[in-house]
Amino acid sequence: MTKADRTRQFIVEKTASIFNMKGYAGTSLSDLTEATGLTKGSIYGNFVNKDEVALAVFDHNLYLLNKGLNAVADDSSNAIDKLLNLANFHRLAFRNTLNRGGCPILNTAVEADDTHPLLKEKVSKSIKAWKNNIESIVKKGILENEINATTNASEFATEYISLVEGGILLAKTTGDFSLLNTCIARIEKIINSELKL
Amino acid sequence: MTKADRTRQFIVEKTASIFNMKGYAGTSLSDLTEATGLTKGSIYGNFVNKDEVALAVFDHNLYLLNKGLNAVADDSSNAIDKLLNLANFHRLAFRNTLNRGGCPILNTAVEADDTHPLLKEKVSKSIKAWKNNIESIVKKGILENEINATTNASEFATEYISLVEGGILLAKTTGDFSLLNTCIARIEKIINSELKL
DNA sequence: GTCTAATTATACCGATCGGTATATATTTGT
DNA sequence: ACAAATATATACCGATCGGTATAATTAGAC
Repeated sequence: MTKADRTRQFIVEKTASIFNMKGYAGTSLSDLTEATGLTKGSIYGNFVNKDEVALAVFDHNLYLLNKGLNAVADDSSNAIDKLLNLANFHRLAFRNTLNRGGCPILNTAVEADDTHPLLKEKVSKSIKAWKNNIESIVKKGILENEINATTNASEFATEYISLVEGGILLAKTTGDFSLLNTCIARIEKIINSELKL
Repeated sequence: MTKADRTRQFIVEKTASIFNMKGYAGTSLSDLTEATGLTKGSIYGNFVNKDEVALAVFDHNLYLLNKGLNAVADDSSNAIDKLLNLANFHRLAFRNTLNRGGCPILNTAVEADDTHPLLKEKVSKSIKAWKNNIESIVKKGILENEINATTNASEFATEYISLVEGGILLAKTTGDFSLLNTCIARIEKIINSELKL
């Protein structure tokens, strides 16, 4: 790992929450120099432009999110438990990321969709990967006779993600954490009353 | 209605979709002059600053949304029909607002929460009003023996909004309209299997 | 430890940002 | 039709924007 690699990583880590809070258009280069203590020359020596920092930051934020999710998933023995634990994880994750701008997928999706094609593509792929992950857990559960075979995995995954992101939106905007709890509870209810055998 | 009032309205209408697409930080004064054909002097003669335009634009976008929702609600005879028609409305509204940046509540909530206190307050109030509206329909339905009395109106309203906004997010970002349909279908399922007597 | 190559800091660029003072043009009441 | 009030356009402000050429520094191979 060369010095430049370390600096690159340093810049990404120090600015990740700023991009996530202020948005990509709202974050300026002076925000970056201020947060890192570095100068413009140093930043442009490691990234070709602000856009490349933004893309690297999104990857980093996504990596952090997935690291947490994977740890929870690995800690679960069967499909139903895995789904319940993943759903519950978002309650904790919400509190932990509140002062870092909240869910990067939600934030990036909303900002980028009409303004930033590359970022939109990245977030679109990450949502599809998330959906695929939930789907494959359900399908594996069906194959192993843990989950109701009539379950539509794609539809469940869609509702799951929608309730998570919608719940985060409501809780963050109104300041009422219980709104996210209600949404996660609905996911749990679907799992227990429709997926579970 | 004075000339200034008309110009004010003209500016708001012409720039509403721009603010909704590019965000409040991402929309510049030259965007406003370009969209309206007016000059900076004219805009600043009717608004004290860019912020005031942004706030007026949010009010306008919200007004348009509520106009559509109210028309649907007024066209329904009972509580169950009203809830079903309102849920279904978002399928059409999504298509209609796609080229105008999508749901202004979602967009504004995400951008404003860490950057713009006044706008955050406005969007927070509008979400609470939306939630109250759904809640009161449910409560009225319970009183009139149309809806299951064990229904938790607040929780239902939370899940309803979460599924609508989450569905819009998924559909807009991935380009797959069916994801919104799936979320609305879940709302309909909850209404038919839990609220309906 | 030295020399070279990679990295970071300095100083600057033109363009654009939001905003304003003032001049010009247009309403509007009479 | 005309004057007073209102509304719009012009021209400009300092600050900041993203970005770059180049100088100073530092890291790493030998």
